[in-house]
Amino acid sequence: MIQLIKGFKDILPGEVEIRQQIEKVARSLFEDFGFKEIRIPILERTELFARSIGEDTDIVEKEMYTFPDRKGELITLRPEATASVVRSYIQHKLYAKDPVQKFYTIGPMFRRERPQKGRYRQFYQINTEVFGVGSPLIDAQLIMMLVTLCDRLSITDVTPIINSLGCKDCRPGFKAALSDFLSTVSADLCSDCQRRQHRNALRVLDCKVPSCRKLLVDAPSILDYLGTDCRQQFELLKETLEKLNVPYEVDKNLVRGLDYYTRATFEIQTGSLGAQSAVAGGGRYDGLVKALGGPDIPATGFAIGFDRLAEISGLNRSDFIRKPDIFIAALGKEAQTKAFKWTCKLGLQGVQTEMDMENRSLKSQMKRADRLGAKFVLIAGEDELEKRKVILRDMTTKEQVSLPLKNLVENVIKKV
RNA sequence: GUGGGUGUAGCUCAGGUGGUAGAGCACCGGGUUGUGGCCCCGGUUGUCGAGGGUUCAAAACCCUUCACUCACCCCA
Repeated sequence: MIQLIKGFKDILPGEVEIRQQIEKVARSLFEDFGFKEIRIPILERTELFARSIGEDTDIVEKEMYTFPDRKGELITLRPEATASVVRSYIQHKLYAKDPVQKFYTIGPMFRRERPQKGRYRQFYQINTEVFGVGSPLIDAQLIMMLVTLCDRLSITDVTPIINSLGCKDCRPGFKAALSDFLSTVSADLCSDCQRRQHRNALRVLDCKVPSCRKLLVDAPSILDYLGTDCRQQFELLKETLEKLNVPYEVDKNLVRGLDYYTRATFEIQTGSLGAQSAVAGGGRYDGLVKALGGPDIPATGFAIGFDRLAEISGLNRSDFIRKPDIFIAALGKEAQTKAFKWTCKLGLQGVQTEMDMENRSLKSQMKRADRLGAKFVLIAGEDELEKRKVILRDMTTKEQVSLPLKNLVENVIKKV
C-alpha cells in the first residue's frame, strides 16, 4: 500500500459538498462586489516568491517545495497566491486598461511545515487582491466582506484584528526604536525571541510566550511612529469600519509573516481552531507591484484559510449531499435490461437514478435503496412486466402506485 | 527542526501483573422462494503499525523505526 504524502490529504465525498458550498457562497459574495476570478499557475519561478515574500522569511528559507525542472531551472510550488496575481497583473499590463482591478482566486498552496490541526502541507486558500486603490475605504470593505462571509457560513466567534505596519518612510524609525527597546530586555526574552530580535525584530511582537508578552507591554508601539499619511489612513480605516458597523480590535502587535505588507494589516481570528487562531489574514502591499517590475501602484488583499474555514463552518453537511431521486429494483434479466435503459434516460433528464446491477434479491435492493436515501423505488419484477406495468413506491409514505410501461420515463418524471 | 499523546477488524474501541485476539457498528446472507428502516439468527474481515530483542510463550516487557495526532516554530 502506497501511503499519501505527509501533510497532504484526500477530500472525500461528504466533505467535498461543504467545500463546494463555501466556494459558492464566497464566489457570489465577491462577484457582488465586482471581483473577477483569475486563475494562476501552481508552479512559478522560485525567484518570484523569493523576491516578493522575502528571502529571510521562514517560508522562503525552509518551507517551499523548490526543485529544478528537467532543464535545471528552479521552480516552486506556490506557497501563496499574491505573488502570482501581481506577476500576472504586471505581465499582461492589466493596469493599462484600468489601473483598478479586483480579483479573487481559489486553489491549493504548498508549504512544507509540520502538519497540525488546521494546517496542511497542501492547503487551500481563497484570495482577493485589489490593485490601484490606495484609500483605506477598500481595506474596510475587504474586512467587511470577510465578516460577511463568515456570517453567511454560520461561523461565530470571529473577530477582526487590525493594525498598521507603516510604510517605507515610517517603519525604519519604529524598527530602530524597537531594537533599542529589545536590547534592554534581551536577556529576559525567550530563546526564539533572542534569535528573532536580530533577524526579524517585528516578529518578536508576535511571540506567545507569557514572559515575553509581559516584557512587551512596555515596547514601543508602531502606531506612535506612523507618519502623518499612514496615521490618517489608519484613522480613516477605523472610522469606516465603525460606519459599516463592523466590530474590530486594534492589536499593535499584529504583524505579518510576509515582507511585502505595509500600512493596514488585518486578521480574522477565531477561538474554535486550537492554536491556529487565524482564519484569514491580509493587508496592504503598496510597494510590491513596483518591486516586481511594474508601475508604482498600491494594492491590498487577503487570504482565507479554506481548510480552517471548512472546519469551523456551521453549515450542515446533509443539506448539501444529493441523494438519488429514484432507485430501480429490477428482478430478472429482462427487467434488468429495461431498468438499465430507464436509469440512463432518467439520468439524462436530471433525475438521479440508481439501480442494482448484480441481480440481488428484492430485499437487498430495497435495503440499498433505503441506505442511499432514495425518495422513490421503482419495482420491476417478472410479474409486473407480464402485465406491462411496474410499481412505484414512495419510500417515506410507503404508498405504491402501478404505472404502465408505456411512456414510463415521462410518467416517472412527473411523479418524482 | 523540537516536544507530548496515540497506533488492535472498514469505523469506534475492549483486551489487570506475558499463555499466539474480542465487542459494538458497518457489510453479506437468512427469518419473509418478491418489499427498506425495528427485531431475531448466522457469516466474512486482522501479518495486534513495522523490524529486532528477552521468554518455553509477546498485542502486552525492552530497543529501534514508521505513521497519525496535538503543541512549539511559522503561518491562512
